[in-house]
Amino acid sequence: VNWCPRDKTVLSDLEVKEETKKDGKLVHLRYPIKGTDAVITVATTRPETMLGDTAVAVNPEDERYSKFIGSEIELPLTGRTIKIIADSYVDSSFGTGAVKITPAHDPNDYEIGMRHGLEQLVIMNDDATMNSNAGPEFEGLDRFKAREKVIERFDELGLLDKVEDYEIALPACERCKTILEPMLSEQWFVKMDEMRDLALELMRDESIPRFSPEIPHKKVYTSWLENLKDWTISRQLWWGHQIPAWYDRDGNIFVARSEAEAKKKAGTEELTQDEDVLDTWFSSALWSFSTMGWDGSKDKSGDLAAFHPTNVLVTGRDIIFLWVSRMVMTSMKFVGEKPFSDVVVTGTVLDKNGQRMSKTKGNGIDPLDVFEKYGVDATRMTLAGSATGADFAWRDERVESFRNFANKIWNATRFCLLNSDGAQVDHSSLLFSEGSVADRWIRSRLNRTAIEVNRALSEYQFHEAVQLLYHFFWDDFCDWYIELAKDEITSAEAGPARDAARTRIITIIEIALRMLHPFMPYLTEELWLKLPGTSNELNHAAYRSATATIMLTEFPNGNASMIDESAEAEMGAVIELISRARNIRAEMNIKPSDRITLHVASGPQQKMVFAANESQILKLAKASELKIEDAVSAPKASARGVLTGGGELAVPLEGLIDFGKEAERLAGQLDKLKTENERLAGQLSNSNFVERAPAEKVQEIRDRVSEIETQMAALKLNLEALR
RNA sequence: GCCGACUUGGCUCAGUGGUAGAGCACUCCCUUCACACGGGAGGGGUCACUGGUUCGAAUCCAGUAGUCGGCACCA
Repeated sequence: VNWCPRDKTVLSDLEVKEETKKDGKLVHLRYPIKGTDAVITVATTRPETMLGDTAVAVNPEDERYSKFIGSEIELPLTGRTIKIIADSYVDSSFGTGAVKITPAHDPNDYEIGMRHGLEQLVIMNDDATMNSNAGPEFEGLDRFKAREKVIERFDELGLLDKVEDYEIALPACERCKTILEPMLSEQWFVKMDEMRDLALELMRDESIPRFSPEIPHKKVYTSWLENLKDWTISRQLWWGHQIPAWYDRDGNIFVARSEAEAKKKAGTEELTQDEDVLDTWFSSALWSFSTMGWDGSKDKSGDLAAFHPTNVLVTGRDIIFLWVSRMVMTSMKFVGEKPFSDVVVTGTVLDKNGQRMSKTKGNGIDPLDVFEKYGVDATRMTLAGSATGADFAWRDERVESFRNFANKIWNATRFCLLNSDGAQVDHSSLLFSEGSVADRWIRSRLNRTAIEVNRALSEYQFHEAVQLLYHFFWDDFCDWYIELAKDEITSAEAGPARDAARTRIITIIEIALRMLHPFMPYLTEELWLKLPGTSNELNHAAYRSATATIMLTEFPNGNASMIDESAEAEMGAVIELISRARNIRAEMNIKPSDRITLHVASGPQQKMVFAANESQILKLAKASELKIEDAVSAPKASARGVLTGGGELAVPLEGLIDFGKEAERLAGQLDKLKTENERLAGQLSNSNFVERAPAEKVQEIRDRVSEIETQMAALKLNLEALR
């Protein structure tokens, strides 16, 4: 076993970390062969262990040493006689081809020792000082002091062949970094064969647990299980569950559930319990059922029957072997079923340079500092938004952006609350069959978002859910819907129309807050309680009588029948027109305070949409007049643009327009279209593409080409008109 | 040594066959009565490299390079 001389306890493989490769030495020692003048040279990085050597091994095929096999060696410094043995484990090409064998202090030597029936001589105490087996000269010395002394003594005896620099990675205690000592020791082990096979069968037959992401965790988990060895579960620590094994005076062992049971088994009162405790991960391995009132049998009752197995375990990569695999194995063995179906493995948060955070490097971040600076909700949203399964570098700026988002939610809701007289949360307010484009559009977007968020969550794509909610709330709701609804809800004139508009916007916020709640719990609860009309009536049916809280409301599922493609298309046209007009304003340096006249010509369908949204278009484009025409009638001195579907717009700029600059602007737009058109035309002229690509894909491109051509033609006419 | 992942605009990252995306940063304009932690308009990427499959590749395959990780070994 691996022994930590500082903690004085055994460690399992998973508690061992390779220490950064230290400069080691490979020491070559000469062992005199009895009855001859010959020596056999062995190499070691731990010379002090020669005091516990009980053989030297060579490869049976190695011609250099075959004549010595069976010979005896007079082991220097000890006066002991040991044998030269043959074992195929030895690699003739490494070092001298002869290996000193210390069965009590090396796992491979132990194996060889077992095969050849060698004596196992422990030469150290539990604090890694040498014991009496090391001889009077060495007894009491620390292992590293003893190492130096062995080299010195060999040198004095003329038996030191050479010392080479040798880079080696040493196993160290994960907690205290002390270099571990492999040591023969009596410990409790769990036989893993049966539990391992149960876990492997579960994976093979049912693909459980289902890892997310599946690559690489499924494979790593499976191959770890396949190579699983017995588990050392005893620890010489004071912290933990004491091992339920008792000894009588003669050293007979009684394993039992309780001391009373052990006494009954032993037939005596005079028992002493094993002082060791269980590996903390052994206790944790039982967690899925030991926390549910497990009675030691496979018969489930109470909480265990109700809650076991569960759906999903969310955890980090480094816990998969330590905990996840062991929960699966113990649950299969002791309850006879899986502990959970899915395992979501999150990425690791790295520092801003992409390095793992560690105490020694001091490059960690204190979550409390982040909470203090940006808020708990922003931090939570950042982590959820980064939960792709991949590691990610921590950047305060990212948290800051979600802090800003939290602020946006706060301000948007505050604004609606300031204008909420006469309104209250009312889901029936969204059931209208005829409404404005904006109302139909936001209802469609809200339901589409809810459906997409649910899908993302069911696939454990937390970052996608975060993105959907962020853009719905900020872009759709704040940037467009509030702006479009502003006049109505801030109208000085009280009445049913204003109340209805206010009720709709408050209701949309209520639903949005519920969607955001798992990601930003504090902010959403605070705001939700402030909304007029929220009460325990909105709690989930099972919690109707409880206090009103967003925590007990139902998560919005979204309603596919509320998705309104035509409303989204119409709104798209309005947004495009406003954006084009704003683009002209910005590029032509029109002062924000100046009102423009906006000419627009388009197909009949779009003209109706524009007419219906005239006041919003005027407001958001900062226009004083909207002229909807069959063909734009604007003067030559106008800035112009084209719309999807062949529409055109123009903004008269008498006295303001720089014809050269406008021509440049239009030429730039024309260039972009031209480049795209050339690429698409190339695709269409490829007969292979037209024949082999799906017809709808080909049609899509033809449509796009005709759209581009329409827009190009309009732009060209406008350009010529400028000259 | 074996296995795996990653390499996308200045930065941090989404995006698994059909016109390259986000946040931050950057440029210009705006103290318009929810929010300057804000609003509007922009610029910026031959998706590491090479080859292959395909009508079509950031996306599939092979190889190369770099980065990171897991496992094994280390007399």
